[in-house]
Amino acid sequence: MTLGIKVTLLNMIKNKTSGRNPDTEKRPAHEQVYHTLREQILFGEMVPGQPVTIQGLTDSLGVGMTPVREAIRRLISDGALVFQGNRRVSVPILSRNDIEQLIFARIAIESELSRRATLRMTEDEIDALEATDRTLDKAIDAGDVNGYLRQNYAFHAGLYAQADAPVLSDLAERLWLRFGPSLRVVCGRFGTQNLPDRHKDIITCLRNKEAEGVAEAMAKDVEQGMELMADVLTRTS
Amino acid sequence: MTLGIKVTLLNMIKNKTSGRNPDTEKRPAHEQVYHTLREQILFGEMVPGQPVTIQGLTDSLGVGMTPVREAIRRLISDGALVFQGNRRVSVPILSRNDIEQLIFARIAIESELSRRATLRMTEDEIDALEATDRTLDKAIDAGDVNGYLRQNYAFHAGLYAQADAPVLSDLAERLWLRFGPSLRVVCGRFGTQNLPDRHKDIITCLRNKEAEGVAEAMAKDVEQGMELMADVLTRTS
DNA sequence: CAAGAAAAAATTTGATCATATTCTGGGCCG
DNA sequence: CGGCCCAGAATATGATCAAATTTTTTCTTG
Repeated sequence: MTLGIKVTLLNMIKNKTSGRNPDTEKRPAHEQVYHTLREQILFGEMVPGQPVTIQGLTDSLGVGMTPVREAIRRLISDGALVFQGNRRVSVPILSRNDIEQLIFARIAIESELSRRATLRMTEDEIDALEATDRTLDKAIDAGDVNGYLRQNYAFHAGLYAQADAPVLSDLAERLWLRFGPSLRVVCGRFGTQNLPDRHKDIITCLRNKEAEGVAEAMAKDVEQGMELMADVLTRTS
Repeated sequence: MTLGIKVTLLNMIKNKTSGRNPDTEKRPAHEQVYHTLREQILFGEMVPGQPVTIQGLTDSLGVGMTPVREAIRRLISDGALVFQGNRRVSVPILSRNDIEQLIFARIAIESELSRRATLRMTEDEIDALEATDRTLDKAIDAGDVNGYLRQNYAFHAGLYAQADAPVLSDLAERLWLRFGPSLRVVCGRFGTQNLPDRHKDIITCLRNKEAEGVAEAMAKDVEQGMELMADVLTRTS
C-alpha cells in the first residue's frame, strides 16, 4: 500500500506528463508530501503513538529529505504530529484534558462557522451537502470506516468552506488533525453504527436560514461525537 | 540592526561557548531561526506586507537553507506568514473580515483560558502577574512601544500558562502571531496611551477566585484592543 | 527619430538532492 | 550494573537545477 503511494508520488513529480490532474501536477514535492501525510493522519491511516521518522518517509515516498522535513515541521505546527523531545516525532495520543479542550474549541469555532455559512449558502450548495450526507449514511450502513471518516469530514469541511471565514476554518482544520487518528481507533473498535449524527437537523435549519438552529445542531453533533470518543479512549487506556 | 541579530545567532550556533543561556544553547538551528523570526513577528519588527525571502534570511542569519526553510513552513502553518502564490512569502495584511474572526476566536479561547487559570493560580503567581502589569504600565507611560508589546504579551501568556490547557494555549499563541505586526503599526501610529487595559480588573477577580469575572474582564480587554485595531487599520487603508 | 511594446537575456530566488557532521539509543564488555 | 562503542537517525550545508522576475535589447510604428 505504501508502495502504491510511492509510485504515484514519483510519477507526479518525476514524470510530469503522467500527472493528469492539473491541480496536483505542478505542486512542489514538499506540498505533495504534506498533503499525503495530512490525509493519512486525518483519515486514520496512522495509529496514535506511532513513530514517524524522516528517513522512513524519504524511503517510502521516494523524495529527498528536505521536502519531508518541511512537511513534518508543518504537521507538527498543525498539532497533527508531536515532537517528543529527542529528535523523535510521533502521532499524538490524546489525554482526557486534551479532548476536553478540543470539545470546547470545536464547539465555539464550528458553531460560529455554521452560523456564518447559513447566511451565505444557496439551495444548490445545500443540495450538495445533503448529497454528501447521503453518501455518508451509505458508508455507515456498509460499516465502511474509511468512507465514514472521509464523508464526515467532507460534510463539515464543505459547510465551513461556505462561511467566508479563512481564519476560523483554519483553526477548525487544525483541530480535526489532532483527533483524526484517535477517532479512527474509536470507530475501528466500535463500528460506525452508534455514532451520533445531527446532520439532518443541520440541513433542515440551513434550508430555513435559521442560523442559531444550525449552530446549536452543530454544537450537539460535535459534542456527542467527541464525548463518545473521550469515553471510549479513557475507558480502555 | 539585522546585522546585530545575525551576529548574535552566529555566536549562539557556531561558537557554542559564548551561548550562555542554557535554554537556547543546545537548540537546533531550525528552532533558533523559528524563535528569532517568531519574536520579530510577534513584537512587530516586521511590517505587514513585507516580503520574506529564504535566501535573504540565510544570508542575514548566517545559516543554511534547510533550517530557514523549515522555520518558514512552520510560521506559515502558524498563520504568522502567508504564502503568496508564486513561491513568495510575506507578512500578512489583515482584512476587516480577518480581524472580526480574530476577535471572535480570541474572546472564546482566551476567556476560557482565563477561567481555567483562575482556579489554579496561587497568590505568588498572581503577584508575579501583577508585577508584569506594573512593568507594562511603566512602558506605557514611557511611550515605549516595544516594551508595551512585550509586556502585554507576557501578561497574557503568563496567565494562560497557568491554565493547564496546552491545546487552547496553542490556539491563542497562533492568533497572537497573526495580529502582531498589525498591532505594532497601530501602536506606532497612535501611541500606547489610549490603549484600553482591563488588567486591573483581571487581577482583582483572580484574587477573589471569580472565574466568570476574570473571563468577562479578559473578553472586554481583548475586544476593546482589537476593535481599536480594526478601526485604525480600516480607516487608514 | 523617438516612444512604446514585445522578446530575450541575465539575475535573483526557490526547490531538491547528495553528502558530511552531530547526536541518540541500544548493545557489549569489563 | 555502569561505562564505552557503534549503528542508525537527524541536522546542516553547499551544489545543482528550475522557475520567476527584472533588465536589456530590439523591432515596430507614428
